[in-house]
Amino acid sequence: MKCEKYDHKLLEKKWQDRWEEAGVYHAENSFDKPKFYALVEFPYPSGQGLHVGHPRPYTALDIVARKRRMEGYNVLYPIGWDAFGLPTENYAIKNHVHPAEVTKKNVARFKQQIQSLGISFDWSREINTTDPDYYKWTQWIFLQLFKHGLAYKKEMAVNWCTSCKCVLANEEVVDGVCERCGAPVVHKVKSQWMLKITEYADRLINDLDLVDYPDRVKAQQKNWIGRSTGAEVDFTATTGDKLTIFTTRPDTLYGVTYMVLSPEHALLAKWKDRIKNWDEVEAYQEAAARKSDFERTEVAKDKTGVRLDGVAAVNPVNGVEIPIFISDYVLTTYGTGAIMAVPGHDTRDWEFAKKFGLPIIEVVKGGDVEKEAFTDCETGIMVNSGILDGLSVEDAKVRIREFLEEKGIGHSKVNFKLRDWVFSRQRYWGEPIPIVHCEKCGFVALPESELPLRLPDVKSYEPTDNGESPLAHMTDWVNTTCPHCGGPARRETDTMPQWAGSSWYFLRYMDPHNENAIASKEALEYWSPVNWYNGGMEHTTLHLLYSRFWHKFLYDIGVVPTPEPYAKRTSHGMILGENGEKMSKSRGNVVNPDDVVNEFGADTMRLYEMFIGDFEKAAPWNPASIRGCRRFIERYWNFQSILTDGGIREKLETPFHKTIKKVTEDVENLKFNTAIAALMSLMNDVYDTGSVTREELRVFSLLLSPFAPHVVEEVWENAGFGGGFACRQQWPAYDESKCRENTVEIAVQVNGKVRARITIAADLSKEDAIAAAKAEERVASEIAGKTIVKEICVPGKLVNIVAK
RNA sequence: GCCGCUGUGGCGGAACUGGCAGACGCAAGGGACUUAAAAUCCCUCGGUGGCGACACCGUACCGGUUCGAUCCCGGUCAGCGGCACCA
Repeated sequence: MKCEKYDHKLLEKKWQDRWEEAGVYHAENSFDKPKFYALVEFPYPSGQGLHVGHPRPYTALDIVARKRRMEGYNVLYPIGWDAFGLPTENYAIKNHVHPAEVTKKNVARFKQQIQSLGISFDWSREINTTDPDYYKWTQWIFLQLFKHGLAYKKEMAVNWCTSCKCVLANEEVVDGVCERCGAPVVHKVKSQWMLKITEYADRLINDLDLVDYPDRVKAQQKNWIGRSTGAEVDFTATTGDKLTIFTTRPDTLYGVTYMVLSPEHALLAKWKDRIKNWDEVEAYQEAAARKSDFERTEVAKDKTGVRLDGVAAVNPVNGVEIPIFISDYVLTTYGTGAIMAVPGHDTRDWEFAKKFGLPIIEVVKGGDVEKEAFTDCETGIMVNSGILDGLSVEDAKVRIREFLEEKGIGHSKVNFKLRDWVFSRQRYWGEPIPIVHCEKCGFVALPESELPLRLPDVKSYEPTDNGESPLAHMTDWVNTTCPHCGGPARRETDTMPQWAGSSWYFLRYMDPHNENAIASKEALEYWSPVNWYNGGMEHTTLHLLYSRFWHKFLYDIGVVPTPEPYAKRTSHGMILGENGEKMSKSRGNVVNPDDVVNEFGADTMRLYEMFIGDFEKAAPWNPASIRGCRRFIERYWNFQSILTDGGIREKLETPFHKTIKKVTEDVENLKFNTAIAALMSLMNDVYDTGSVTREELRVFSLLLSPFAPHVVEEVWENAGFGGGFACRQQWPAYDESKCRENTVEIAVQVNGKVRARITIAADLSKEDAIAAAKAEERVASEIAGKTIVKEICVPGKLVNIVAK
């Protein structure tokens, strides 16, 4: 066997071309084989090009996908471009190019970079969210939401990014600033399209039981949705008005000593004439309105408020009259915007009561309510609580609910922190919202036959200061006729947020060229759900939640066959810079994957990113370690120079079977680093013998193939193993009985300390193992003259003799 | 404050279900080959003591359970991520 030097550039290009020519990674369109759908989050094609972070998840699921093909599955492993979005638009504005041009250029670069890594994506199914043939269906889904009353337009206070000049969803505001650009976010009252994700809040929590997601992801989604179970209770104001509050602690109703309304509460205006200190109230309202979200949360949690002079409330359970305050610690957007205050058993109420000198009544025994609020629900016993006295908190909750319902003054209620999804953006580079506004008919859906509603060509993409979309200037486009009455109407000029196209893209891959539906029924039935979806933790409460919502809606209207889109979700850790910090231009620690591929090759790059550490944890980039992976590949290449005929040699049988088992299992558990370590160990074992047989090389090649596919193909071809591409061969099987050695070295402990190591037959009985251990000279001397208290034997591991 | 996670050599990281801590790789040191360098190959590589086979210590810290704890339990400290006046 001739053995030329390993030339990664030549060889990788050669095999990438051959794979693509043969279409080996195209999913089959027949629906008879078992299927496997592997998915990674499709990238936003930014101007910066690929980042070394991108290949980590791509390679990981590539390994899984390649292994599945070798196991006989029809595999769908697709890729596309999430290409609408602000950076592209901003670049277009600055450089006076059309965003579509920018996108085209960026996509070409990304595609070339990804292809140079040899990821087995099915390029015949590539999609692009900015393609009208694609966003036709994004618009179509929006229309279905609209027709089912889940999309509505509403005048409301929204998050407004002062730099992007655009509204943001709650999910896009982080610490009071814009998630994307870091500029301050202020409140602006605007008319916005909203999606009723809150209607699905309960199911979005409950159905987490149906899917295999990491606990941290489930916890984070539950946290974000924020379900809390309690009751609504009607208090009465001295004006005669009903004043409804929400509480999770109806058991503490007897401990209420005052009430608090949010400064924006609707009843305040009604009571204007009755409130003697109206000036003070109004001043507080204005001050609260001026505060940004940031100030309202970040600025001292010191409680402020104003007591209403002239209006009070009556506690419905005991008829006691109590004062009413307004304070901005009560949020208008949650519950009813009003609370009953129980300072004895709520920390915030306690602080407020202390500050304003309000009475504190203990109704749950167990703490010292003069020192701090006692909020424990597990141990307390009810006191000073009329009908509830003597009950546990848990029982009191049940009893009080019965009581409230009997009297007709309250009922059980579940509240959520989740808000409806603000769905419009005042920017150009997004999907147009297919709605017109008619003076006579109101908001009217465009007929489906008119989809896609294309983005018109505009001269300027600049966002406007008055908060209108750049599309608003396009009078020819904006002015249209009402599809319903034929009268004059205006098109919606806001566009959809970036999350729209990505909320359903995984469905389009199943049948990407279908002109009559988002995908055919057969394709949806066959490929749903996605078997394994990997993505970043940062999308847990954004993309992941949004797409689950859309999918549930599509399920409800009979479009998709499963209630959940993704059967299994995993999440990769970030690749950090050499200094352990996040890679960024400003820190100057960015590594370009092209440089690594050029110098070491795609196979080395892939192997290194998988070997770098625990896949689910962040890991710092280390250029020195890349060499080790390159060495491993070269040593594999050099097998060709020590190749001999023959099957797997007897002494290597166990190592081989063990490694097959290890790699097979580790890939399923995302333990790529230990799978590679096992292959390295096996290679060391083979090298120790000074040669490698054809069968050994064949099996080793198959195991390595998903990790380093290019070099394996070349070796496979050189060795003449036949059967076509190595990546389409059958995955090797292991024999459980051959995974164990005949003899094992076990540790012998005396009183828990290792005193000797002995080699015994693997199937030796416990009694014989202990006898063999005691026969060992070192052990015998150690226990001589002592009484043996206990003898423990863990087969294959150790013997421990306890002696006094 | 609440929820979730992490803490192991010089470094990245291994360790089944409670059973020999440090697999695999990197770096480092020594040696072989070489005119030399690179590459490659061999050896050493947690700490302390000892010429030495060996002994003692060691998985953030303190304590517990156990024949035996990186792993289980209680407490403390440090760091990371998410939520945050959500009644």
